[in-house]
Amino acid sequence: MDSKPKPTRRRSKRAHEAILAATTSLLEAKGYNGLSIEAVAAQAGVGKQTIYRWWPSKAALVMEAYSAMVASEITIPDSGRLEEDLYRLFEQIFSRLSSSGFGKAIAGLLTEAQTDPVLAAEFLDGFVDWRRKVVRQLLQKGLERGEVAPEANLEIAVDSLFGSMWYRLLIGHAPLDQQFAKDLVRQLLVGIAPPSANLCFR
Amino acid sequence: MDSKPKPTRRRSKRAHEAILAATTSLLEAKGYNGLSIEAVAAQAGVGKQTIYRWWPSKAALVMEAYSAMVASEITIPDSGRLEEDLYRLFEQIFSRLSSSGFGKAIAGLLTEAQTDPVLAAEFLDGFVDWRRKVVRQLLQKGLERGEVAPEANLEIAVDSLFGSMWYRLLIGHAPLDQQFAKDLVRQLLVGIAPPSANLCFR
Amino acid sequence: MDSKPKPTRRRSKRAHEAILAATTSLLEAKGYNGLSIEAVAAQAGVGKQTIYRWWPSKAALVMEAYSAMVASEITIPDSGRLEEDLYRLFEQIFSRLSSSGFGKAIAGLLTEAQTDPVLAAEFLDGFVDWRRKVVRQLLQKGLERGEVAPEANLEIAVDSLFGSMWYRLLIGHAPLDQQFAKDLVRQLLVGIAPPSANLCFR
Amino acid sequence: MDSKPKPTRRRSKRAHEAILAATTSLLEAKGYNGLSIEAVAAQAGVGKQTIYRWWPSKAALVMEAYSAMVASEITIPDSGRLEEDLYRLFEQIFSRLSSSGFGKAIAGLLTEAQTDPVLAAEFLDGFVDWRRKVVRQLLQKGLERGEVAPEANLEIAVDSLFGSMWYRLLIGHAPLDQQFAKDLVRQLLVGIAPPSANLCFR
DNA sequence: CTATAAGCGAGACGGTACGTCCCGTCTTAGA
DNA sequence: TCTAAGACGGGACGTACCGTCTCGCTTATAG
Repeated sequence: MDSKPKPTRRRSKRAHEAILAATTSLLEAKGYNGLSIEAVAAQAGVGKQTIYRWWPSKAALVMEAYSAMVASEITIPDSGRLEEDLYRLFEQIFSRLSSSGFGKAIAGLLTEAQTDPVLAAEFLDGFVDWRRKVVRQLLQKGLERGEVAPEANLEIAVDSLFGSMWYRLLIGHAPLDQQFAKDLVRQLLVGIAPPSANLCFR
Repeated sequence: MDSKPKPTRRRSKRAHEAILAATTSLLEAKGYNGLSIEAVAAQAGVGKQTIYRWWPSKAALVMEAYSAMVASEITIPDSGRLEEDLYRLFEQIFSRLSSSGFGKAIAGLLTEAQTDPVLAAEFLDGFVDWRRKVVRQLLQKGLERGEVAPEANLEIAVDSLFGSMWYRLLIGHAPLDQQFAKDLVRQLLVGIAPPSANLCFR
Repeated sequence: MDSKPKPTRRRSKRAHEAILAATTSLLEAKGYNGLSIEAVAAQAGVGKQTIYRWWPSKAALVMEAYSAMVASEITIPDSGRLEEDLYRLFEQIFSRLSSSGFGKAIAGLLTEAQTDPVLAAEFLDGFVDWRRKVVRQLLQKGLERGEVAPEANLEIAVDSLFGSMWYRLLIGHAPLDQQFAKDLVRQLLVGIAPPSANLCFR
Repeated sequence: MDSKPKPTRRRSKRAHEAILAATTSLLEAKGYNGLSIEAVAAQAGVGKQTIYRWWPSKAALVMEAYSAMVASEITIPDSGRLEEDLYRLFEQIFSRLSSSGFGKAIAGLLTEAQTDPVLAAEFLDGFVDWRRKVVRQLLQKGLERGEVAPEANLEIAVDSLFGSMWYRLLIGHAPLDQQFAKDLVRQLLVGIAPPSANLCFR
């Protein structure tokens, strides 16, 4: 019992791709707020209606344009050592994020997510949750192996890693490079207090 | 050498305050993108030109409307113990940030800062740098007291603290409460690895 | 050789008519300077862009709103007698001009035509030339019939007739009625000097 | 017994003249509608209030700026021959009118007079009535001398002369030169019908 | 092997807000 | 007290886009 009434003509692949391409290109040129559906349609050589038919909002359009890039081709490392795994993972993530335009897209989506709960949910889903889950699992494995202290707060550990990442991405005061990935992970593990002090606290 | 042309009629305090008040009120109601100069002028009972005369952009207006709130009345703690100091500091900062509207304002400014370098600089100046400096100094004092390991990367420590904060503020997946302040600081100091592991690494 | 780009959605008759109607109505109420595109759009229930799309200026809008009224339904008389013909013609013209709003429209257009050569040309074309030509032809026929002296300056005759008309229309010191039409034409033909004097001059 | 209570400071002659000068200069550059009080004040190096203090409206300002030019130095001819007198008079008037800027000023005033009865009255008073009276008196003298037929309509004669003048001034289709003055007056006197026809009519 | 209905490009439509210009009123400091 | 300066609340300008709505044309199945 297929509910499709009569699928005579289907979505045009050409238009679909042209729209996404125009979106990324314009977003990089004008920024999120400077991006207009009108301009996307013009640049893609497409009627506005064709965009409105398939995407409910500018945010949805931008999300789709960048989600491919985000999800693509991250291999989850499994070396058996937590520090190594985390480092390898963030090394990959950082290199993808540094590609131009991404920060503008993310920040724009974040803005609208502040007032649009639906978008917020989709944003969480597409850009946040999946990666948090991956990291949480790596930490869990580390815990099982005894590389993580039982009293450690894993949620906060996840926040520290991704928080630092977003912070540098959005503020731009320092680069998201390999060195940062290495030091960030290391410091998360060992803390900044000297060993002696550590012993005292515990 | 003073280039002031002549001090004739001066800026109206009444208008100035009404504009900032309308800005915060509307921003909380409609969000950053939904905030229009036109509406601010109308709600403040002011001509649009009066806004454009004193603020170059919506972003500048929002920055001023919130900067007061941000800078105001944070006492820099000095208990002699690093963990205590950091906790007290972030406890204060978190409580201010949780006030409604702030997240929307920040996210909006962040969006525009992605394409406007002038705004980016002002944003850094008004919302980021001062607080980073305060934390860096606390850490420095801790280092001198022997509460911080000499090989610790203080910049990354600062990033971890503020990064986690912004992350929760913008994504909203978990609250910015006292408990978080306490746990975040504690974990920064001791890391998540168990003591034995720590010793091994060093 | 046709340069039409493509006949997609066409101009809306409803909007077109509503705009012209609002224009005349507002012009009569507020005068030419008091007429704003904004108000026309509002009264016509139309977006401003719809006006700007089809008319380049307020003047063009007013011209179109009144040109219909001007050109419409003037029958060119041909009684075989010059005085009769001129009288019949101006009787018709006067009755149309007396309709309210017309003077305001004309004077406003005249103002802008003083600085806008394009408008000046269109104004000449739409409001002046056609009628001058009609009168010139009547005079020409009169000349052929011997009702006009060969040495008469026909251009000045045309100026006298229309000049007097505009003068009364704009200054408003005396009415544009049938009696004026009759006396104006008569005096143009015979002059104001007594017959004896006339003979002397010639 | 001077009734002035305390003549501490009086109207500044410097400002007054600078304002009128700026008015003419700007009116010629931008036209009547393009003339703004703001620009006049700026160009005259004068506060806006100084203009509003002494003139109730833009129209009043323009009237004063041009009235001097209009009234000035017209000698009323009295040669004893009507045709000569009228020709001499209009020759003078035409030469003054041809000066640049005057047409713009007049047309602008005419526009506003269509909706502002007070201005209309002042306009009549300043630009129309005085000259009509002069012409009417010349015609009256001609009548007494027998140069004008008793049945002639003098009002219409005045309308024809001034009407033709305004018409050419505003429409600009033909020049206001000496030849026109001569031919216009001549044709007013003798009409355009041939002598034989004239005799028939009377 | 069509027919036919969806998708398509184009772009006009009723709107909202932009950032600017100027209005006429007001406040201020100085001459 | 008048002046130059210019800030004030306000109205309109002409432009950019919004999201919706017709237009004809194109095209890929379902009959």
